[in-house]
Amino acid sequence: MVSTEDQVDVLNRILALTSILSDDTSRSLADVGLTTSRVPVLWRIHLGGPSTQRQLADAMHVSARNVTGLVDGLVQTGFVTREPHPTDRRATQVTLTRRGAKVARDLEQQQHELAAQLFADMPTATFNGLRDGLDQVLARLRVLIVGDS
Amino acid sequence: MVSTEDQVDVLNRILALTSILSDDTSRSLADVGLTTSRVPVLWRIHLGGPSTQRQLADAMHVSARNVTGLVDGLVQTGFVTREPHPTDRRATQVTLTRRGAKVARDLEQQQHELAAQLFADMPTATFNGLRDGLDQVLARLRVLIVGDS
DNA sequence: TATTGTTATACTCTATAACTATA
DNA sequence: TATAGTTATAGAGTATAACAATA
Repeated sequence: MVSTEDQVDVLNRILALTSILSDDTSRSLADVGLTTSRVPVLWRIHLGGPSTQRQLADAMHVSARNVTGLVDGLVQTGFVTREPHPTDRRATQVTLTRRGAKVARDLEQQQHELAAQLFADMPTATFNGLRDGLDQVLARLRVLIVGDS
Repeated sequence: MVSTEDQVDVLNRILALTSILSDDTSRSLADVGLTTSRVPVLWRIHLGGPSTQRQLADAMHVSARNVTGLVDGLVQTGFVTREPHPTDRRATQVTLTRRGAKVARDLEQQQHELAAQLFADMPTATFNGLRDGLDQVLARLRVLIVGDS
């Protein structure tokens, strides 16, 4: 049986990992003029093409007001533009600029590089053990969260 | 050999875990009137006893101004008090109220419960695999980060 | 009437710089 | 002269509510 201490210890490692990763990504993003809050906007459009602000708000589970602010920031820093929606004159379509598209591709590339650095030369058994453990924890977390809401 | 796709896949699971855990803890904290930024202040004092704001700022790697704001919030919501420092009249000592101390103990308890829920009935082999994988990843991340700064 | 996005307002978190009181 | 903490100022991120334009 796994002791309570060991369980708390592993949870603390997960939290430490969380904290280090988020600090690290914040710094990298600042280097290219982005923030952690704005990246999901860029990412959605990168993956799914031009999007209305309403669609972004729904996808990100934030208020319409918040999206207005995030898009304002991305427009000012040159990552996206607001274009008229082709059929609905109430809506705007948020579109990547050339620079925005390039930075999105770069972010994708950097994620691959980080993965390579974290797992390079890791024994396959260790890697698979990590993956299986993460799967189990994620499955349990999803049950807990869904049980809440 | 582990494929690049699998590596990116596992990194994405770590990021998903990060995101779910932080959303979940934010909600729990809001229930007791706390925020993620204020918790580290409470936690430090819970673990190390009364502290000056300067010590808090250094430990948390944030500005003195920021600590003033965090302590203001914790005072207003009844978790801590500012007391005169016994020997240095420039400094204030931040101390837990009875309620603050109780909530800190509750948070500790809740963390144990979360650990139990995440790992309950997990086969020892899976648990150990997860722990070993996390250890390796943390070690590599620390090398990468130290290499940066 | 309902929906899209903005303006108005407010609160939290964060920072730098100037300043006060003390060491 | 140096240090502890505050005030002044600023910007990002978040929210709700009221409103304008359009569906």
